[in-house]
Amino acid sequence: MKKSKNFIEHIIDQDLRNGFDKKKLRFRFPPEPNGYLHIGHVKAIVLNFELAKEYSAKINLRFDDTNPEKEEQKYIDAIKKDIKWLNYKWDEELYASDYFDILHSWAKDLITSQKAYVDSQNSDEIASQKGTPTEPGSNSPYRERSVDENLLIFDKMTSGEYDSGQHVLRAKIDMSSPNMLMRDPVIYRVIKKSHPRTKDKWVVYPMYDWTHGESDYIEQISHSLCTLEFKPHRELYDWFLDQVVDQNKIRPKQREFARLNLSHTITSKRKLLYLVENNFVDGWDDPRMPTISGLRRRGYSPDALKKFVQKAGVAKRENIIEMSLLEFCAREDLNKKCNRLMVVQNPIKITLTNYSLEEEKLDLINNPENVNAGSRKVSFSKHLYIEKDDFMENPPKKFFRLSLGNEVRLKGAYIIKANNVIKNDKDEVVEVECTYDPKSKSGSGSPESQRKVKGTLHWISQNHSVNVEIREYERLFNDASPGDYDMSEFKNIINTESVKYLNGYGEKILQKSLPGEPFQFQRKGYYVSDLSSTKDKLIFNKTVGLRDNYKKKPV
RNA sequence: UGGCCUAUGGUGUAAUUGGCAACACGUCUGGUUUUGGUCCAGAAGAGUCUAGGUUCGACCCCUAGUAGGCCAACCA
Repeated sequence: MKKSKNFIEHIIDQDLRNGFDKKKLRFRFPPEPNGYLHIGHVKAIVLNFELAKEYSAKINLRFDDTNPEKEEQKYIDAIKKDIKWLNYKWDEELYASDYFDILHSWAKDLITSQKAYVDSQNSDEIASQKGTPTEPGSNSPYRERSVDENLLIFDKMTSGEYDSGQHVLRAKIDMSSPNMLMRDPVIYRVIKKSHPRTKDKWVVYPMYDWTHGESDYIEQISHSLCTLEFKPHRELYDWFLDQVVDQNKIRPKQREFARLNLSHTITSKRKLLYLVENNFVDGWDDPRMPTISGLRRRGYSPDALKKFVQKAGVAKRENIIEMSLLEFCAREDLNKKCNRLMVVQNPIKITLTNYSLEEEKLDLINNPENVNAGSRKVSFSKHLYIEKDDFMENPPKKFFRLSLGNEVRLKGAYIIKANNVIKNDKDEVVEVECTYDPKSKSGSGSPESQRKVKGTLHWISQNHSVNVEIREYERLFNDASPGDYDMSEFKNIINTESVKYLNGYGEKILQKSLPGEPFQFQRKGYYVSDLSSTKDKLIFNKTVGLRDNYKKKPV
């Protein structure tokens, strides 16, 4: 099955046809370690790492750590953990800060060639000369400062003689460029804060634009892929490259693709932080969060996530991908690898009036999709639970489940027939008395074991079950495009009831589950053992429900 | 009032680079099924933002509109 190529691959193929040496292809994933990775990053990660695989090229993990005000070691660690979890291996682990020396020396070359100058205005003054998208800016009074003076002040900036805000180094380009980024962009500023890696070695730090392209060049990245909002930066990227590039080396190419937007969720760091800080969620790895750690805790596998972003594709237009695609990918992945189990969440008692054994161990298939998954023993007895929804005293026409006088099969066990209901003083059914057909035992080989009845229900023996806590999640927002709301409005669309804690009665084998282990709870959905789950307190997060055609049919 | 980018079923992405619009999700039928799951078969749904132009032929090229996005951090 040949999948169609995306526009990035077309660009690379074109370059190859034009004589670019395939062995020189090189990619990079360049996160800033200032927060946790989310589903949007998964797209960038998969894009770059899969490209590297496809073209047998190298790929670097490069931390874009040019702003010590925001960056922390814990984010570096978390990012590495997430990428590893996705099962990707980078060739080299690098840091923009590895290049601070060369970047600094190149900046001095820029000064010497009169392509950079120290501006001694404050940021407001600089901003006021910047112009607007429709009006040109004006030159700084310091623009024609002498090379010697520039060098002197820049050296003093570097040695820490000035405070933050007193001077900046700017590239001398064009204050009337229609591209705002070309209007003498700042390339160095003073930040007196310890850097997670270089500690206190530097007090001047290079800006993103000055750093990124040059880092790509240093690493000989052939194709530098970033998201659409960096398109205007390309002109600057190229200008900076022009200042240092050696014709005999690879000149990196920046190309931009649309970021991934998922319906009903946000990826804005600020908004995500708001959710965390105001306890709308339980931390960055809350199963409702679109962070990789949240998705992981929710039970999405690396394969499901990869398949999802690959199906979503790569193009240049703004998009919002429907959550149903993610859910589809999760089900498809989980269907094949999950063992099935029975858990009754909202129980009603079943008593088999003609059943006399104390306990019977039945053999249940673990996964009909995988013969190698084998089977397990499940205890059966006179007193059972089934799902309250699975019994109706007065059922509608297309009700395939249990009702008075009707038969259903208990999964992997017997066919039972409901004969009588017992109600409480509120007139609610609390127990159903049934009889079972002893000859209908699953797998017994008897003709009755093959008997067809309309419904099959999951069940659990009352005295042979374990309690489990089940956490069900709904969307975090009451709008399909929460990203459209600004910070103040966005608070109003938060779904404050997006998590439900439920109790269930499950098979005892669940006590052996490991945190992170996925299961299908038969007829319910896919669930994963939570990180905090223990033998004494079993906790499962609902990843995604099974597809359910029943609800959609008219009653 | 500037520059740049984008526009294909409800959603996302394709279209051998100019040859009668395909795939996936979703939706709807039907079949199989000891999960109303899976699986299988099928259907509906766009004529490619609009108007011109080039061409034997345009989703693709050109022009002009329209709509949406991005750009005025000492953030990345």
